[in-house]
Amino acid sequence: MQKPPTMKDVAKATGVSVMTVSRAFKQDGSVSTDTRDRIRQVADDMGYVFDSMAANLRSQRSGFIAVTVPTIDNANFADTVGALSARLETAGLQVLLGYTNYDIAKEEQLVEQLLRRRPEAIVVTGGTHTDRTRRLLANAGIPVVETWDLPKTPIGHVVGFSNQAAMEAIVDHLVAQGFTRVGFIGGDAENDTRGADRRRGFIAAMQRHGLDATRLIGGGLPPISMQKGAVAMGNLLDAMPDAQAVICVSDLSAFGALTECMRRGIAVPGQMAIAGFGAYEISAVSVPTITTADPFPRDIGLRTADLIISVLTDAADTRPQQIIAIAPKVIQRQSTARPVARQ
Amino acid sequence: MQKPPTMKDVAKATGVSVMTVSRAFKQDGSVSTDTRDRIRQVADDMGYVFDSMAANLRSQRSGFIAVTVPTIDNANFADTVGALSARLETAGLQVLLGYTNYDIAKEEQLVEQLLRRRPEAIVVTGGTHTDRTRRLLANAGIPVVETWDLPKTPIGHVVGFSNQAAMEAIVDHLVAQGFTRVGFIGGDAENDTRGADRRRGFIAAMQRHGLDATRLIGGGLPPISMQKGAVAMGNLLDAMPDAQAVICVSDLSAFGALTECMRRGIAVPGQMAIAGFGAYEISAVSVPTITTADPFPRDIGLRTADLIISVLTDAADTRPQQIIAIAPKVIQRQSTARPVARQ
DNA sequence: GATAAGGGTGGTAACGATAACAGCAGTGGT
DNA sequence: ACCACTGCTGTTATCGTTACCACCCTTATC
Repeated sequence: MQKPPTMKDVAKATGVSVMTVSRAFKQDGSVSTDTRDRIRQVADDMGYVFDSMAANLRSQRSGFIAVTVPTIDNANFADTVGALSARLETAGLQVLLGYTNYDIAKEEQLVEQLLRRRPEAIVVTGGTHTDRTRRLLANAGIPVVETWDLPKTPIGHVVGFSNQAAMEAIVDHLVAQGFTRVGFIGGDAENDTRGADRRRGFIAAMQRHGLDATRLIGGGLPPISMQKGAVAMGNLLDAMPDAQAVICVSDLSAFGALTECMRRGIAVPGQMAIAGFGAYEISAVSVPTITTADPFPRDIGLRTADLIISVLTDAADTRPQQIIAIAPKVIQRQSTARPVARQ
Repeated sequence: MQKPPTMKDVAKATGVSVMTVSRAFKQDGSVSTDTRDRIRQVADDMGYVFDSMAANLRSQRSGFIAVTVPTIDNANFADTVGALSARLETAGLQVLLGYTNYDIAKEEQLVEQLLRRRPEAIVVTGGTHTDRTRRLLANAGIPVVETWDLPKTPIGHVVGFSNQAAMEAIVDHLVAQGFTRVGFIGGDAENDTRGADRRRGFIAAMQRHGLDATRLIGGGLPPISMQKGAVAMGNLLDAMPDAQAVICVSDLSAFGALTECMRRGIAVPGQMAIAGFGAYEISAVSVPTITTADPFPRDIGLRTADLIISVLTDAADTRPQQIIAIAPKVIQRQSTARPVARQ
């Protein structure tokens, strides 16, 4: 078992210079079609595999885009990452993924580690970071994109939406439907900054409508699963039996809440209204379908990719920062239908 | 804006050699604690970021583990990837992820691209590949792990289970419950090789029990979503009104099927039994809960990571291939309860 | 007092590719 | 006949780090 062949070996075997072999392996290379085909044939026979590491070092281009997400075990983030990866692939860029586990300290460590790989741009989820993370990102010398949020003081580019505003829109919808005693099920921790923003949106909107904004139920640490949603709904029903409606931090917990109502024989809609967040597939399929807000996760991924490609390729594009605001859309479904008059 | 600092700059600023700086950035490095701290301090102040690309090239170790999955938009694969990444991280290894989109031709292209990054091992989902993919993997000179399957002729290591056997176990359970007219909802395409294996398992087990194995309903191209499951269930109910039970290729389609029954007023269980596959959260939370088989996706990830770490670190571990078989477990739930006597 | 052992440090030469430039034909315009 | 230009190929010098070896100095050992 000898060492794997290099360009040098391929060059020797083909009778050309290393430089010509190099050119045969890039698309733009000015090599005669004849020579290129011959080189690739020989290379393939030898089992030669191009070494990106060496190419990256010399050319100072890694082809990597670093991306951090809280977790991949969440359909929303998975959608964003999936769309982002697919679109970036068309530009020959490869996603380098890291998980923060909803922890900004972990994020700092992760960002530091990812930057060592010399990505050409970096995408982070959320707009809340440690000071050191902000400094690392700002000084990295590459485009930075914050997503899934609309930070007050962005580090660089932004592709996101206001979690608070989106939640306020859901509250407005419920109030318009005639509900006044509305609860909120969300995560306890401040770790999940987007979840905390949504809770703030709930409180702000309720107060704006002059309604009681204290029906808050904690669902535990993120991610807030279906199971946790069911448990939280049980707690809400026990503690606040007068509630007419409940908004959940995500569709997953909303569905869990719905199942708890089904088990207790509480009609949804009718006796209880439920709304979620995120436009997960479950909310469109469940019986009843669940009212939600769609933040268009795939669009976030696609537009982030487009932004990166544009910034990296258009030398002319020197705009220091772009703020791309996505407008989440409230999708009104069966679970928040106006209750038949009762009591 | 000048070029970012290198070790050379840090060395100059600290008054030591580049070699010493290099040692200060690795854990084993034999440097006095004093010098190390000083170097790291200076480096941090200068905004120096270690360059892995150069280190990788020189040391011929990338720290990458290449992984291919059909898609990340699937909780099962996301679980495996999440667990795999987390465990590998403890060994300083980073996952490099690619998506095949359930297409073995895309997989070939992806494997070729990933190998250029010089990963230290490669993990692929499934045991069905193109000839060229097999050759590329076999000649890569690194450990290869096939997962989520139990291939007849493995390329290297395997951490997986038999999709066919797992499905047979579900059929056995339904038959034991007294069902004889059982349908199967799965994907049409052979692209999803695991789905096809499950269908084969269904047919084999039904025939073994001397039962009719022709109640097959196509659910379209993978991934087979909740929505597709609902549509397929509608088709099954229309075309085969005598069916007593249905097994779906995944819990997602099973839940979709359940919702279709709810909409049509068909009692589950009672008038119809439904089973899924994959132990997704939905099947534990829905009302009724759905019978499924758990292939332990997180375990697949963890054991794959352990296998890789062991093979890469133990020079003594020269076992050419290890076959780690996971035994999926049938989880009996409400949706396949024995029907009350009727008709 | 000589020798060995080992912690700490420095010098040099790669790792495998590409940037940059040079060169050398052949072609076309004037 | 001259020049400019295009198309293809080769030479040289790196990219930023680490492997490898050499070396110094201190301390332990006989």
